[in-house]
Amino acid sequence: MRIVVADCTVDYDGRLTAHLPLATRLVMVKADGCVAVHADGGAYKPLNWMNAPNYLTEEDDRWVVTNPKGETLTILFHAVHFETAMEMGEDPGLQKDGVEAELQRLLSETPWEIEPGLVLIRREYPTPIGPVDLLCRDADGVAVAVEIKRRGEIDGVEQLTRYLDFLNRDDRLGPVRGLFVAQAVKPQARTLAEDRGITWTEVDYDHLRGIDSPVLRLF
Amino acid sequence: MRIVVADCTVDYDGRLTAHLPLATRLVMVKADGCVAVHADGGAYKPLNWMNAPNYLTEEDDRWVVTNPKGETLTILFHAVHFETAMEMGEDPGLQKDGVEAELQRLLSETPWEIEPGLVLIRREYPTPIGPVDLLCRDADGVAVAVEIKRRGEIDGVEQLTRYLDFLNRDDRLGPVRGLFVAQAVKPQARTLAEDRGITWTEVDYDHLRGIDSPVLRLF
DNA sequence: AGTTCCATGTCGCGG
DNA sequence: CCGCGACGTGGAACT
Repeated sequence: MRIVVADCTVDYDGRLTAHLPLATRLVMVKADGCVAVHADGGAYKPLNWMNAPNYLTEEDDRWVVTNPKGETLTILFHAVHFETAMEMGEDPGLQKDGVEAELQRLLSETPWEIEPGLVLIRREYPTPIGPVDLLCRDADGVAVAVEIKRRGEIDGVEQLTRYLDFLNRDDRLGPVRGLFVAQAVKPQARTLAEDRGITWTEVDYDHLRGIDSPVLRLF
Repeated sequence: MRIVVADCTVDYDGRLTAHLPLATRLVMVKADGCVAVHADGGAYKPLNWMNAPNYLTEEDDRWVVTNPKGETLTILFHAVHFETAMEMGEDPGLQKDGVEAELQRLLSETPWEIEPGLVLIRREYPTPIGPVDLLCRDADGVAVAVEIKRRGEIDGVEQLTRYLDFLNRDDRLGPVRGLFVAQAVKPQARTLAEDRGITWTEVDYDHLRGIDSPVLRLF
């Protein structure tokens, strides 16, 4: 990794055109070739960047970074205050837990937590426009398409609506109703769901994790 | 800004739980207090971060960053290879050009470039669920709701559909048809639009900018 | 390679 | 502060 702190101007020309007036900034070049220009504030996102793969050409006081799509990032150095480079080696990478996939796994194992009497038919039930998270049958024997989101927003309701259009076109399953599940369902999503006859429910992630805990699994 | 290069492990506990095994990384602390942990690769995004506002507590070999939402980022330093700090001052900020707002402005001034004979009634025409980009009237006097996107994808068609539902509920405008405009309309979006009787068109941004140029404005 | 969908999305604007 | 939509979204998974 290479670090340069310098007074510079920066121009990006690609999907849009952007310009940074002269100021002191940090320029970071990583081993994979990606370049990022950071100001001393404004969250972790750089002001400007160019992801790998790209080509970096260095002239006296000017770097030009070009990528295969023809986008360019031009850094004009007026004064370099500090510069260093170091080897850092490979990174073993980030271990994550608690994302949507986990929520889907938990609910597929305890569908009754979504709605009493609900029974799983299949997880990731395929349709021509993508898989439905859970396909279930309710206490009355009616097929239920379940869409699971961490946050329940309007997009998720639209997605479920498209699935239901398809599922109700062929009659192998009989009529299919929709059930929208999230840790929190936004007011707009609630309204849209209700308007379309889609049921919505909120579930508690920590509660589900408790049910799934190794202690309870002993029984 | 403060830069530390060190062998460290990192744990994030918040919206999810994440762990970084021991490796050499760069830790950046900006003037606004935000903290970012970078590996030497993997694009501009840090492996872990904590945005401002937050509190940083430093013990011997451990930093704990806490934010008001109760999320924590814990960095355990095993060996510090390099450390520095510098003043960079305020950044004048990024000047952008070429985004959706600009496209909307250009098209509102030249609606005939969308479709011959099209005349603007109002920009940002209000509906209960948000403003329609452009409300126009076509050569036959029929009202046209125009949705403008930089990239024409399925979401935009859904959005326009919702507007049309509302506009066609009250009959002050008479029947309203939809027109979906983007620099490029994806195949799926085309299909969905056509299926719903919505016209779609692609426009060339550079061409529109040419029309809008100061030279032509002299006439 | 093209497409879809998730994300600790982030960011900015308006109510 | 929340809601909502754009973003140079980026990135991964899957076809």
